[in-house]
Amino acid sequence: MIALRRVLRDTDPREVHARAVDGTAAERRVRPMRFRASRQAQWDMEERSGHASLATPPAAAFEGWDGSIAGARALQARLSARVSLQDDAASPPRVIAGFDVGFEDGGETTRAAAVLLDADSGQVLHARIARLPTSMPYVPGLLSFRELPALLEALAQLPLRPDLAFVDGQGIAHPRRLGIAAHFGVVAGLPCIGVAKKILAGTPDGELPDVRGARVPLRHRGEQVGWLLRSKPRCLPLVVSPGHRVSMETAVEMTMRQVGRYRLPEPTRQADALASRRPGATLL
DNA sequence: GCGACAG
DNA sequence: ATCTTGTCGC
Repeated sequence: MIALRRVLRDTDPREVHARAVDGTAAERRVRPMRFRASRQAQWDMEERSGHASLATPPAAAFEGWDGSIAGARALQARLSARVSLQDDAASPPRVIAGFDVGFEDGGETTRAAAVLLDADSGQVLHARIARLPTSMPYVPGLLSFRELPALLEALAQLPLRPDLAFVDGQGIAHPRRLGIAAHFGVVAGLPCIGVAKKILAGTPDGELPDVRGARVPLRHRGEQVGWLLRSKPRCLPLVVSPGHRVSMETAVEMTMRQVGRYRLPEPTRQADALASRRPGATLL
């Protein structure tokens, strides 16, 4: 944490971001960022108290991380070895969960939503929201370092653990096979599936028919890392990939099974509504 | 070196 | 992700 904090403090955040993303070409087309103020406020707070306090993520999630961008990537490579693609979930799962993250105060606060539903009826059983000060900028490929702490906090607030969790983002369909859903699954020890709206890494293996339920493998460096799933006709396909303790096949099956009349499966749709404060949310 | 890049 | 109005299609 210290190293990254120094890097961010001693350099213009926009430069750090550009360098982290691709190192060269992007250095010239720096993108606007709005978390400079929030970072500054946090540093001030941390320096007064002498430690990172709330910004410190659960130890197990980032154990061994030196706080650097390179260190984050190295940790992902290490943790990805712990991902299991063996179907482990209670079959059929009775209680499933949806997780998503949103931001407040122009990005200063990270808000995570966790929703528990009955796998069969789709009935919302419980819903919780957790808030933590934002501690990381968004860096493609390192999303979990920004959103995982809040997600784990929301999970901790649930009255019971789900048999299967759906997380907004990639599972193993990631450059180092550790998208936020896989990171979350490994750290929490939960069967988990990643449901993203866009591809991060990989290429669709063929054309995707515009028919509900149609799917095509997503492959990266010669291996299948997930699927492109047409959850609804005339809608952009979802990017589904196993996160942890779920097989490639089960990942799509379970996801499609939870899709109702909307594009997103019910668990993530509910979590999305809560996290982004959109109507249609059920708070219990 | 260039372009792509979850939320 | 977030900032925002209208608009096309089922």
